[in-house]
Amino acid sequence: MGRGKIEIKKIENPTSRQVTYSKRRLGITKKAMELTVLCDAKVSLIMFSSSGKLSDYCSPSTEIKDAFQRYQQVTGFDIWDAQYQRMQSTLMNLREVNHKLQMEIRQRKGENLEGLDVKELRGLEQKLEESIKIVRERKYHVIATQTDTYKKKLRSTREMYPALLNELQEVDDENQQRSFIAEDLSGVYNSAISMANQRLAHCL
Amino acid sequence: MGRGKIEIKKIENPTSRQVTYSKRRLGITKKAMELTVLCDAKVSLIMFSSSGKLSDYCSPSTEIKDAFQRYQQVTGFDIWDAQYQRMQSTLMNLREVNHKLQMEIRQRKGENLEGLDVKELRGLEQKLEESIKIVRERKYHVIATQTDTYKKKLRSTREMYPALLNELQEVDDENQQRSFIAEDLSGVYNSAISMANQRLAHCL
DNA sequence: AACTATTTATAAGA
DNA sequence: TTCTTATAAATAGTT
Repeated sequence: MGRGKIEIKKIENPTSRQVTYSKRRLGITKKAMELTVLCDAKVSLIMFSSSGKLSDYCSPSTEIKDAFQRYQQVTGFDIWDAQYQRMQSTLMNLREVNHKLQMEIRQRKGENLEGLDVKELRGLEQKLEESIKIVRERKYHVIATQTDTYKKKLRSTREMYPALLNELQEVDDENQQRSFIAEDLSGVYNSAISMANQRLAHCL
Repeated sequence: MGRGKIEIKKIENPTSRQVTYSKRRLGITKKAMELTVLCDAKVSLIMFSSSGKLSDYCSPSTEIKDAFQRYQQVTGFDIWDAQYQRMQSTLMNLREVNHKLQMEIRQRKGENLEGLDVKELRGLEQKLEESIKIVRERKYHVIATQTDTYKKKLRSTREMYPALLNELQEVDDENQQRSFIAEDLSGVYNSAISMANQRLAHCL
């Protein structure tokens, strides 16, 4: 944005670099202030020019500022500088976020429901219903996967012990002779599998 | 710079404020990067939205610590003293707690279920069921209380308009004459109440 | 520092 | 969130 377009790469001429730094430093600081005011945000901006000169901007939070000044008068410890303030605001924001998270969890646990009206309660109920649905679906999925894995393992194990299977088949053939002729063969097969499972369980 | 000029003061509408924050956050970050590259500067930019969300930018190779050291050289403020370290550990603790809370919420929302086995999923499901039970009970309680309040209000209103009630009673008496003799009197009474409610609704 | 021609950012609307 | 576009704002090059 200027008389000509510039490439974003280091300005080699030290003088122009310094001039550009001055201009843009003001520009970005203005942006930071606008962001603070417009969006009620907390902004901390620290810049060092290539010659090592420091500039900074911090959103004011007057309430704390006063407390800090009082603290400084008593202790002589200068806490009102960009860095400390930045940490303070980080801390406060974290505490606030923490508090909000706590509240949300408590509501989701049903611990802090006094302030809510019927509509809000219904909303919360629905959110919980959605969550529980997701959890259930996941549970069923995990169960299905486990069952599948188990089946596969059994199948391969079965293939590794043909002799044992044969033996079992014979045992089952005897059983079959005792049962009704009309009985479906698949029943026999399943029953053989079942017994094989039980026997193999001891081997594994 | 936009379709219209805006005054630099807090945007009251939370949605527009959020939108503006998003856009300007990107804008200022871009500016910070350009300043870094063009002028070979070190820039540290930290922003908190009004909802407490953190975003930051740091010139490459400018670790925060490095920025702190430069800062110290300029200001003479020893940021690695006990005071600072105490704050640091508080910060880290808060971040950790925050993270755990986030995780718990995400699980309760059903968002982060990959690592859980069937037993844990069942546990989570049960916790959610308990919560939903509490929320439902609270909802029914609020509904009951509201209904009760409403009834009381109606009763007192009814007492304040005996004339109107009488009139309604007469109308209903006519209705009664058209209905079967065997009809329960309470039905007539309820119907009178119902009509009274409707009429009184206009008066309130 | 000032001045402007231009580029860039972004407000509003979709 | 992302895109579009008219317009405001920032700033590169110049004085």
